[in-house]
Amino acid sequence: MKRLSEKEEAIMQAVWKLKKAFVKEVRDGLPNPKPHINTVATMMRRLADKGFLKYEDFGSTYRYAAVISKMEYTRKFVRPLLAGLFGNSMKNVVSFFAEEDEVSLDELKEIIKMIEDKNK
Amino acid sequence: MKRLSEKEEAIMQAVWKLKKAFVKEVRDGLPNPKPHINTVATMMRRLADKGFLKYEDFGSTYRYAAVISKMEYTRKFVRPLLAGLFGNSMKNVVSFFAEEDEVSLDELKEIIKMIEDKNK
DNA sequence: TCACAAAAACTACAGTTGTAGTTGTGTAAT
DNA sequence: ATTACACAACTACAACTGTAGTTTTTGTGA
Repeated sequence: MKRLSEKEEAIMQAVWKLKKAFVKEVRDGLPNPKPHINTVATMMRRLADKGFLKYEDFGSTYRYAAVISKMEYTRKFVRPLLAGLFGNSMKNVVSFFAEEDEVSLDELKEIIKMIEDKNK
Repeated sequence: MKRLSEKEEAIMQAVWKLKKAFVKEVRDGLPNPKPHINTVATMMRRLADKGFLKYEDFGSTYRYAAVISKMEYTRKFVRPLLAGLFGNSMKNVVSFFAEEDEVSLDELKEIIKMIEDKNK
């Protein structure tokens, strides 16, 4: 299992959102310009071969679902990516996005409060 | 310009660290098992073709440097990746890593202080 | 200046990714 | 039953990625 490409990731995004999904539904959930339906089918089959998706028989067709959750994927593949980029420090990651104004101070404070509450 | 693959990213990491680097130096900076020197050379040439690296003549050889900084790369490619994964909210990203204990409360507080100081 | 080493340049190739046409098959509608 | 549709299955293929061998160039030391 390795990192997903951009297109693969887009497909996984759609599956994660739908929880259980047919190829057509996944394609509908993709951003424009949407690829050919067979393209989506092929990529989903390959994602299944690679262990990212599983499927169940559903009458004459398959219904797919993710094997790995979005959070697991993030832990396994996105976290190391960030770690590599930010010298293995998640603190640096957060600082970066905070300094870039992607997260406001108020939001950071909310997060702190949220975690403190949870730890009570 | 599109997202880097894992191996490409490893090479860019090495270049970012070295600022200016010869192929051999980049290879030395790569984690084990190190690829063949020609492999590194090929990938660096391709990265140059794709606009990620530039090079200057340096006697009989080339010295490479990144065209795009690590921060720019992060902004352009990693941010959208995270946004996609976390419903376009960087706050969710930070919460996630905070809840996963990748960033401590103290560190979050440090970050807040750091930004407040900067804004003075 | 000649041999040698180092590096670039060129070449090759298998595996992966993104794309979609073609063929086969079950299902529903007439 | 026959046809039409939807979808899976199969097939093909170009571009890209990862890998490294071979050939050529060039600077350097004997």
